[in-house]
Amino acid sequence: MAVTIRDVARASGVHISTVSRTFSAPHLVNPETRSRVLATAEQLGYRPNRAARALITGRTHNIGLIVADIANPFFPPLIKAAETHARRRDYHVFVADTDEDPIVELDLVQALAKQVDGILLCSPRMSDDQIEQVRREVPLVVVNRMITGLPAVVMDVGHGAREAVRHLLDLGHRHLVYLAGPRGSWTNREIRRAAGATARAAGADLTVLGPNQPVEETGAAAAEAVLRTGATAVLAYNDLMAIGLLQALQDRGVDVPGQVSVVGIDDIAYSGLVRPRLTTVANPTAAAGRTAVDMLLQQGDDGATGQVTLRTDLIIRNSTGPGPYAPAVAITAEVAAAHVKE
Amino acid sequence: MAVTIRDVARASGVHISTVSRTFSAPHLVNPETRSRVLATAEQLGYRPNRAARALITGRTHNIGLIVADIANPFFPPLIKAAETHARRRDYHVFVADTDEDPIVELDLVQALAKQVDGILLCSPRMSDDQIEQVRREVPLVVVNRMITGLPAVVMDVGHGAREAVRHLLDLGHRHLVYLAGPRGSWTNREIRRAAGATARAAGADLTVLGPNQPVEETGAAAAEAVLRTGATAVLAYNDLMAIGLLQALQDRGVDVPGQVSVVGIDDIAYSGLVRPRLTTVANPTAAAGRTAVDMLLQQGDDGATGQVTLRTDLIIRNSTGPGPYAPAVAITAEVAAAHVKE
DNA sequence: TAAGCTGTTGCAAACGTTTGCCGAATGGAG
DNA sequence: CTCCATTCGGCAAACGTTTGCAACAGCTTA
Repeated sequence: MAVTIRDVARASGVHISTVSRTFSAPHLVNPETRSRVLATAEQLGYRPNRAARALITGRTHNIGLIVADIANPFFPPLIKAAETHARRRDYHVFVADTDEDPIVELDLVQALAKQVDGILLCSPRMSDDQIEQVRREVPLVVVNRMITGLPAVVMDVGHGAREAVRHLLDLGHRHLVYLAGPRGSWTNREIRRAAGATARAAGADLTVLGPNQPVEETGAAAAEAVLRTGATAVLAYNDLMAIGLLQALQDRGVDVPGQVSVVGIDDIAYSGLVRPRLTTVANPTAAAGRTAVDMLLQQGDDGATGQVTLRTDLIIRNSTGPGPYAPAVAITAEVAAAHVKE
Repeated sequence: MAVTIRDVARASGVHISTVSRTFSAPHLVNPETRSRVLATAEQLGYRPNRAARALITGRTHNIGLIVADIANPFFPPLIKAAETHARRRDYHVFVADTDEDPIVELDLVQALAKQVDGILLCSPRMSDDQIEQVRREVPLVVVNRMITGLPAVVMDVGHGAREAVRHLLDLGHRHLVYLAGPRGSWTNREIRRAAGATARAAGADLTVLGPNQPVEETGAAAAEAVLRTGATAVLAYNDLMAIGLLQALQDRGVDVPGQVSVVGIDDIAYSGLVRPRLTTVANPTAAAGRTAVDMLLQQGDDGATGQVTLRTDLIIRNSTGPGPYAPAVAITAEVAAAHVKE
């Protein structure tokens, strides 16, 4: 049915190898012949069969993109950026969703391995060992997790968490809660460590609640527990949980940020739409997607295994306010600054 | 490098065709032989090369999923459902984003055509003619657009729009605005027609504002124009625009739903998170994704070109309230019902 | 004028599978 | 004991490409 290289060869009176070269090594064919071949190819509607090409060259011009949950608003901007960037480099992208399940994740990587030139593993939940192992089957770039010896692009969540905690301390909060993310998440460990260290250094308390699935519902469900700790400020693993918490607190008549301050992480599209607008740590997800694609495609050339860390920024909106130990002067300035940003 | 069927054959002392049959036609090989082959395959870590298989069978076991904008929260649930469903049927999914550009869309379909067994075209912006044309190159299922003779799955937005308008009329609104979506959108035409007819039948006014890009910003930007019309209720093309409008109105000190009622369409994850919670028409996007995959995969068997319409439901939350012509009794009941749903 | 280069093309093997065909072995029926 | 049917496995062609090698023509160089 489909028109092949052979049809083009016959129609333009040359050997199939000449047609092949017209597309994959144009400088090796006489300009005159080339244009003739191109013309008939165009006319016949010929398109090279990538599968056949892959079979012999070993390069599929496909990449795999594996994420924990496509519907988690953190990922779509990353997927979009990666796909667009890959396509610009003539690569197509398989997208797959593991539903936060490490077993599915492993299956998926292995199923995809033969069909792609490399895989972008986003926020993987597998063990380091498993990742090391699949790495031998297919080139990998890990996103949002740092494993020694493996190419990775991560957001500097440690920095973000420190900034967030410092912001809360500056506002006069002395008892904080970290509403933790899922077990097995590198990001979660980083945040926890950074937040804990920063709070401790300032002589403040930090209570960790979790682990939790990183969705709105668990944030809402944690409201009760948060209140019981007596803390006046909460840092959540991500915006989804922060938003869930925010609303559950309001439903209980707790004023945010009057009685409790809430900070999220990610700056998903909707964190600016809830009321109060959410103070959060912005993650450059689109840049991460592009960078990861670049790293993956370069990996073929040399064996370089760089690890790139992307800057994060605290965005102060309206879900954070003065705490019980607020130094009157400093606070008003701080709050004013926050309102300006809005 | 990679372990092939030949390695397995050698290691288990059979011909490659026997190995092949062990995987693709198990009933043709002696159980004893089969288990021996499976054992060595397992041990060697053999995985069939899908590209090679595709070359000879003509079936790639891949499908393409083309959407206008991955980052538009309407799509991720659809993508997720389609991917999961496809994988359960042993298919992998290419996802691509056209950025609402019909030219990119056409390119993409043609580039993907050879690599997939079929394509899901979601909310396409191409002309009917172009779609008809590519249809001859690759099996297609169109989502969110109805084209005669083409397999399609659409949401019954007409029904949703009618329900929404009736809800507003029941509440006592007599002057409505339809905040329109993008040019070239089939959905947009359907809503507009249904809403217009329903309003007219009840002797109410419906002013159309648009077309607009289907994003939050245009919703916000339309606030001024909406107020100028003097309308007391707005139906928006989608939740994104409705939310943008909602917030812009509140920023201007307009009470929602006290002064103006707002209804969205789609029921994206965040429409329940804004305050007031958004009354909206729920679209079964996940079901649409699954159905579309099923239709695509069945298409190979027969040439059936069904067109499936999925039910939509009005979800009454808190962004709609009594209008100027509200019959006192009916309203209180209605509003009470709305609050219960919350 | 012979030798050697350069540019262009054809030839054929190879990539990893599937599958129609054929032959060998087995076993039951007559 | 022969015949036939059935089951199993091997052989080889085919899928649509790429690519090393060789052939040839037309030059240049000595």
